[in-house]
Parts: sequence; C-alpha cells; structure tokens
Amino acid sequence: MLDLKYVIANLEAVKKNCLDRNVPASVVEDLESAVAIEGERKGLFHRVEETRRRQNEVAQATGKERDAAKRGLLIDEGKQLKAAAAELEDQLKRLDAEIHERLRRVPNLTHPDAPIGPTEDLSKELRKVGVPRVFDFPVRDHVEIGKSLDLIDFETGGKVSGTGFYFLKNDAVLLELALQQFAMHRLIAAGFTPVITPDLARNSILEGIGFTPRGVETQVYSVEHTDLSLVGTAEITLGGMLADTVLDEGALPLKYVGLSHCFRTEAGAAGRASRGLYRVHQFTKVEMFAFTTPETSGEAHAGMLAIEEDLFQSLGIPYRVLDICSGDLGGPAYRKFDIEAWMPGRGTAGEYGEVTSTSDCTDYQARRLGIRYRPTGQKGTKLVHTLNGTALALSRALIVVLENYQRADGLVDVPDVLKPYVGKDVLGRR
RNA sequence: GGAGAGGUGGCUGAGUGGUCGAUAGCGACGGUUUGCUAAACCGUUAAACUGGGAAACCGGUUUCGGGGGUUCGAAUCCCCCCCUCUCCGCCA
Repeated sequence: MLDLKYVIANLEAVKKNCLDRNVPASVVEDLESAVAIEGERKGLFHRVEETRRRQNEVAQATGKERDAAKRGLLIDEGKQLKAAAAELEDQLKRLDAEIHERLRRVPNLTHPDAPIGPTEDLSKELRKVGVPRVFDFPVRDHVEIGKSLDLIDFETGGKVSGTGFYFLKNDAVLLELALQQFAMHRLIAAGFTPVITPDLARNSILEGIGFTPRGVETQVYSVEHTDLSLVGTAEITLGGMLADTVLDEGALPLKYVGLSHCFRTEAGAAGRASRGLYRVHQFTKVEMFAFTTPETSGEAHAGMLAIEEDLFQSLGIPYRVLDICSGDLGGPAYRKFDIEAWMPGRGTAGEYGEVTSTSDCTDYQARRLGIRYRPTGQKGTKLVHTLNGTALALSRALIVVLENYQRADGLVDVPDVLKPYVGKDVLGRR
C-alpha cells in the first residue's frame, strides 16, 4: 500500500504510474475517490478528536467533583458526548475502510530505470549468459524424460490429486533434495538465515504481502472454515514473520532463506507453455527475503540477482536476465528482475523459460504489515524495505537440469555441483 | 479435545473503577566523578496519528494480546476471539 499523504501530494505522478502499470481503469477511479474521501475524513477526524478530548476532560472533572448537583451536570454532559462520539466514530470508521479498500488496489511506484510498457514483451533483456548446448540426438522434454526414466508421474498425480499434480519418483527425489541442499548451502554462505516456514498463513498476512486470498481472481487455496490459506510462496510467511515489529537499524539488513511448499490455483492458465512441471499446483521453493533500510534496498536487490545468477551459472545452465517492464510488475514490486533459463525441450527448438524472479518492494508491503525500524541517533521510526527473490523453484529447476543434461542414451548427467548431494553421477540408471 | 493459569513499556514485574502512558528494577542513552576501566551519583528513556511553529518545541487523540460491551470514566468489570504456559487425553 502507498502512503496516502504521498499520493495526495503527487497525484498526477501516481495516476501516470497506474497507467504505466497497466492496471484496470477502475484503479484510477479508486485512486481519485480515495483522495476525495480523505478530505472528508480529515474534517471528521478532527471533530472526533475534539469530542474525545472534551469527554476525557469531563470524565476527569467528574471524578474530582464532590458536589452532587455539579456532579450530576457533568455526568449528563458526559452522556451526551458519549452518544455524539459513538456516532462520529462510526462514520470515521466507514470512511477509513473506504479509503483503505481503494488505496490497496493502487500499485507501488516504479523504479525510474525500469522499462515502461504495458505487456510482458516490453521487458528489457539485460544480458544472456552461457550458450545453449547443441544436441546431436533428438531432444526430449522433461515430460518424456521423466516418464521414460520413471522419475515423474503425472498420471498418478492426476488420479490422486487432479491435473497439475505429480509424483516425483526414484532419482527425481534425490535430484530435488540435492537442489534444495545446494541452494540452502549457497545462501547460508551468503549470510542468509535458513528457515523452514509454515505452508499455511493467516489471510491478513497474505493481504499484507499483497495477495488477495478471497475473490474470483484469487491464486491461492483457502482452507474452509478457517482464516488460513495455503501459501503461494514463502515470501508470505517470511515477510509475515516480522509483521508488527520495530527493529533496530543496527539489526538491518535481515536476510532469510526459506524453504516451503507453494500452492497455486493457476486459474485460467493452460496450454503448451504450461506442459509438465512448468505450471503446477504444488511445488517446493527455496526463497530469499530481506528487510533493509530504504537506503540499501537497491543494493540488496542487486545482491539477490547476483545470487540467482550464481546458482544457475554453478549449475551450468544458460540463462538471460530481464528487467521487467512496468506493466508486468504486479502490485507490490518497485522493480523486478527475472531469470529465464534455457529449456531445450520447450517449444520447437528450445526456449528460455522463467525460473526466478526478484523484487524490490520498497515500503509497499512494510506499510501494511507494520514493519518499522528505529534509525540510530534519530527519534521515531521508519518503514523498512522488503525484497524477495527466488533462489530455486524446484519444479522449474528440475526441468532445466533434466533437459539440459540429457544424454543420447536417455539417461541424465548430474551437474557437477550437485554430485555430492545426489550421491551419483547419472540419473535414471536402474 | 478437557481442566487450570496467564498475556502490561526494550526486558523483568507492580497495578481490581477516577488524578495511570502506567510504581519499581534491569538495560540503553547523556552527564558528573576517574590516569583508564569498574563502581557510585544525577538525568533522560514508547510508538502511531494529529494541531500550532522556520525550528527547537508546545498541545491533542489513540495504544496495557485483538475485537465488542457496561460506565460520565476501564489496564482494572462482562462477553467473544487469538496466543503462551501447566496438567490430562489423543497422536506423526
């Protein structure tokens, strides 16, 4: 959520940003009416404060008053004030809720260097790293490899849980666990605190991070008869970890690496691009999350991207880096970099496919989650900045390893860095 | 799931209807003393929102787990919820 005072002072810029962000026109309407309501709310707010001030004054005077008649008068005034305050407060609450409801739909500001454009294809490719391997045999995609080596079983996944679910078997299990270990160890070495988070979270936390647990377009599963949803990413639980806290500046930056399962309804997604493990309802993810001061978030963001690149370089996977354009940033991100890894089995002759995403959310999430810090040597508190980034999304990491390391004989080589964790050099040998 | 006990400021812990944003201790910060350190002593020590002011600063509102209620007045009484602890049951 944006700061309403900032929005009022910079209304035109915020509106322009909404257009750049490719949000529905109704968001701009919401923005304007939020500002209009705020004018009304402010006046009401002062009336409420004045009423309460007099109420407190009367209550104190009543306690001190010994004369029964005077005391009676004070009590009468107190009763009137009480009724008046209740009415005004109700109105105030309504206005607050209306403003909040509208404001929360307004996306974060956009980094000045982020490419401006409405659709995905306007994101800017920053660099390509690594050269896609040339195969001297017919390339198979991970679905075929997974089936022939008995590593991934989508049929049984469908029978037991539905489309979009799968069973990992045999060496795929070792590969998945190896990738988790590999990523965790790298992140710990980079100074991140490892955490295994809950896979469910309260809806209020989801909302603070910027998810909408209820509503038609929701991407999350909610648990009936509870206030809980299955998390779509550990970003939710890691960010929620420090909700409503005030940190000392000296404690920042706080960097966590979380492991969780991720659940996504993927409403409305289908087709060739979502074949196999690419778009599934459940996967496991190693996720980075950081809390920083406003001054250091940009630097921390670059650091997360560097870690992501290091992971894929270490795995020997070609990739490209995208600076995501305004229209594709989503609500909370101020800037976002994606890594797309080379997937030889995708499309007709291989394609890059998204494997990581790292976002600088500035104070957008912190404002709603109530995460502040005390600047050293200064009075008061400020909002922290939050950042998140994928270390490894295991489902997509499996795709790139299986497809890039496939061999003419149908087996799959284990990338060197994973060998100690997998415990063997080749996958699929019986 | 059952029975009890609790949730108060950075921490520990007082406070059972009025002058309580809240005793005290610890910690932290500033100062005095000291060759240095320690000790001692003095002082300061929550946040959000908001009015005035160029600012220093001065006022107001809210906040004692969360939400509702009783009352002129609630940390204190009542109801619901959340969380923690102890015991019992169940259980990976």
